[in-house]
Formats: sequence, structure tokens, C-alpha cells
Amino acid sequence: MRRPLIRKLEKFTRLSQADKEMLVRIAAQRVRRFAAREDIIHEGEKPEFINLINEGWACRYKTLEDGRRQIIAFFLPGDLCDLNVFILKEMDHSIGAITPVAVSEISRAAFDEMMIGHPRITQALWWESLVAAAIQREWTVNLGQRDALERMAHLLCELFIRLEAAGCTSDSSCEFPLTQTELGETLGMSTVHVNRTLQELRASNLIVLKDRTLTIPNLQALQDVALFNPNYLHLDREGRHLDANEE
Amino acid sequence: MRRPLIRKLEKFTRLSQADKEMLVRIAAQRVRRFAAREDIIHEGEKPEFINLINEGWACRYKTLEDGRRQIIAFFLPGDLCDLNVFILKEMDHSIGAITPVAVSEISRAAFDEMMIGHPRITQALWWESLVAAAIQREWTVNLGQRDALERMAHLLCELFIRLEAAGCTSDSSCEFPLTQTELGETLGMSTVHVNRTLQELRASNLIVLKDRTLTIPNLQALQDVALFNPNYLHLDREGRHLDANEE
DNA sequence: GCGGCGACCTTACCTATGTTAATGTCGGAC
DNA sequence: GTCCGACATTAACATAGGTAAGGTCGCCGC
Repeated sequence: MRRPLIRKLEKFTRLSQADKEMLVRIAAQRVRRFAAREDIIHEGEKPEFINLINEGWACRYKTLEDGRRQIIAFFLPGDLCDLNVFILKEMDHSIGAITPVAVSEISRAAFDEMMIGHPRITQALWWESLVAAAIQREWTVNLGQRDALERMAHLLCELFIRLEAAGCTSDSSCEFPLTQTELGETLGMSTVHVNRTLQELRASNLIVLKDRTLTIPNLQALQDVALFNPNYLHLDREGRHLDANEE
Repeated sequence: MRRPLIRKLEKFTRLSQADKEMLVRIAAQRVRRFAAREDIIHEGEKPEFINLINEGWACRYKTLEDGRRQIIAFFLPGDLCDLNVFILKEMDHSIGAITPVAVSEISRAAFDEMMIGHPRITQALWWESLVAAAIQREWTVNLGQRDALERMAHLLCELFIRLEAAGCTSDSSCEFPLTQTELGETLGMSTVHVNRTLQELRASNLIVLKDRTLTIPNLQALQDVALFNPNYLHLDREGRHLDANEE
């Protein structure tokens, strides 16, 4: 069985056996499953748990009064929703499943226990939440400055690299469940233009996207058209070059 | 002397006298001043402190290789830069002064001391960082879904309400130091279009903007054109209706 | 087997916003 | 007092991307 959270956190720091057991235990209790398109939590509800995505893809989204919808973030396997959300009185956005998902609910008590007894996990979770914030900032840059082609390319690079960190890719391919409508809601463009843009990336041999599978034959080339700089993902562990025996 | 941080945190919770003294003490040590346009910290540097803006406006920004610049967030008096940034190896963006600013540097040690001895402050700082994340999400929605007029109106509403929470407004006016170029870099539009959009808001009597002063004669009306919903700022304190004696 | 539906693709046309460039205004340096 | 730079404004024109409409295909329920 894959443990995407552990795999991801180890990009940041080494975890002890006890740390890993703790994380497995946390992820095992209170697992809920949702069908594709189902809401995990809805705007206005009181948040009671930290959600951890174990399997599948989910997203944050927000809907304006007049129906326009914006996808604000994607949650991939191993992603945590919001450390400490329970401080807030109510959700200001919704979280919905994109594919069928398995989610672990982490209670306030379990979270506090972890923070006290496992300083390395605490550090690693801080890191993961700082990275999540950095991703959100990069999306701001993406929407504000890049044109449609760059924007799409950037999103694909990011998702691919994040999936890789969670151990959800093989070679240069990954599952890719997003519809063109969802891509449009993410990138702030119409489905028509999403289609045009994907065609353009295909025509340049930058991507192969078919049957919910994405292949990126030359990631560097795609990064180049996206003006993609992976530094915001903070995946380079302190002293990583010393750990030749990994990956 | 104003204490915008204390004022803001009290929107979330009541602080004890000891809490307030702690915050004053923290804000007093290691104060640095920067001129307008100067960088407080630059992309690539190692973050060593949490920065607290005491006076003036600053911003996060990021520059693409080809020179395009996106302003990612504004820091107003009382805003903290990033809890726990020192976990990261290097900054993935820069923070620059917009006006002359006074910044308090909070060391890792001072931060830890506060976390241990002052649980209410800890809670309040968590709240402030969750709100900062919510603001970043709302900017994603803003750039993705709203058109130029809505986008500008939304930004103005947000800034005004945040300044109000920090005690930096009087009646329906506030200082407003942003140039049209900066507004463009924030909202992902050209300066020409920023100008057109401001003219339109002025013509509808939604704003008065002159000599670096912004007046919003009817905030509700501006919120209506922006499709602005203040819930993401989480300014309504638990049981606020019980505290009739405030504000 | 048929009707319906959702994902996807396509075309033709239209508009919000960008680009370029000229002009205006104001405050500071000398 | 004049020169200069920063900022604001305006106009004329260009284009990226939106809208509307329709078509194809595969899948599911009955």
C-alpha cells in the first residue's frame, strides 16, 4: 500500500520509524470515502477535522453568487487540507471530490498529540503547509501574468511534479482525471479556449493527453514554455545531495 | 501610539494585559526601517525572521524571467509575514516596501517563547495566518473569475476593510499609496486599463481617489459591484454580539 | 436497440482588454 | 523659475480569449 503523505514528507526530512508508525495510525482512523463530484465539506459549515487525502483527487473551490466557479487548489494523494482549520468558525469555501476519494479525518486531539510527541512530524507538517501557501501564491502569479498557453503548461508541470513527489507517476506519465471544464474553472478560461490551448500543446509535442492519462515527453521543454521555476515547491531537502541512495 | 497588530488580533479574541505587553515587547525589539521601493527581503535569501509590519504598506511580489511582475499580497500595518518561514531554505518570492515602512523582526526564539507562554496569542496568530491564506485564495478567485471592474472594486473593498480592522481608516476614507502601475501588477491588467477602470468607478460615484486618499462613500454599493463577500476575512468574533461595549 | 447525457471538439463571430504612443500635471532639485 | 521624472490620462488600433451553437462519440439505463 502506498503512503503518499510519508513519501512526500520525506522529501523534506528523514522520519523515524516511530514517526512513520504515528502517521500510519493517524491515517488509518476515521477514513471516509466520497464519490466523484461529491462535497467533502461545504462553504458555511464548521470545520471540525483536518482532512488528509489518501487516495484520489479533490479540490477547493468557490462559487460566486452568479454561478461562476473557481477551483482554488487541487488536493492530490498525501495532501492535507488545512492545519488548524478548526480555529475558524466556518468554511469560506468548499472542498469537493474530483475522482472517488478516501479521506482521513484528523481530530483536534490527534493533531495536538502529534504536535507534542513528534517534533519532526510537526516540522514536516509546517513545511507542507508553507509549501501549500507557496503554491497558492504561484497560482496568483499564474492567473495574473501568464497567458493561456503558459498558464496551462504551468499547471501541468506543477501537478506532474507534485504527483511525482507523492509517488503517483510512472516514467513520464500520470493519471489525469480533470475534464476540460475543470481545467477552465482552474485557469480562469472558457472550455473552448482550454481546448484550443491543449491542441496547441499537443501540436508542439509537449504533451500527450488521452484517456485520462497525461504524458509529458520532455518536462524541461514544457517548463520552458511555462516559465516554470520549481523553487516554490521547496522539494530540495537540506543536504539532499548527500543521500545518494534514495529515489 | 497605535498598535495595529493588537487591534487586529482583538477582532478574533480577547487578550489579557500580559498578552498585550508581550506583543508590545516583541514589536519593540529589532525594528528596521525601509524606504519606499526598498526590498525587505529578496527571493533566494534565507529567511531568518518573521517580519511584522508596524507602519506603512509593503507587498509580496514575484518577477518572471522576462520581467513581468505580479504583486501577490499586500502587508498593511499589523500584518505578519509568514509564521515559521525559517523552516524554508530560501525565499521563493520577495517582499518590498511600498511606502516607507517600520518592520519588527521576530526571531525564532522570541516566537517559540510566545507560543509556549501565551496560548491565546498562539491561537490568535494561527487565526491571522489562516486569514492570510484565505485572502490569498480570494485573490485566486478574483483573478480567475472577475472582470476588470469587479476585480478592482473587490480589491478596494478588501483593503478598506482590512485597514479598518487595523485602525487605519477614518470614516469612509483611508490613505491609499498605490500607483496605477502597482494596481495593474496586482490585478493582472495594463496601467491603461487600470486607469479606465478607476474612471468608471469614479463616474459611478463608487469611489473618490485623489492625492493618495481613497474615499468610499457607500461601501455596500462597492461590495455589490465586486460580488464581495467579507466572510473570508473571518472578522466576526465568536460571540461578538455579546460584546456590545466594543468598537 | 434506443434515448439521453457528458465529455470532447469545432467553427464563426464578437468584445474586453492589451499595446503604443502622445499629452498633461505636478512636485522636487538646482 | 525652469527642467526633469513620476504618474495620470487619452486616443487609435490590435488581439487574446469569450460566446453561442452545433456536432461526434462512447456509455448507461431501460
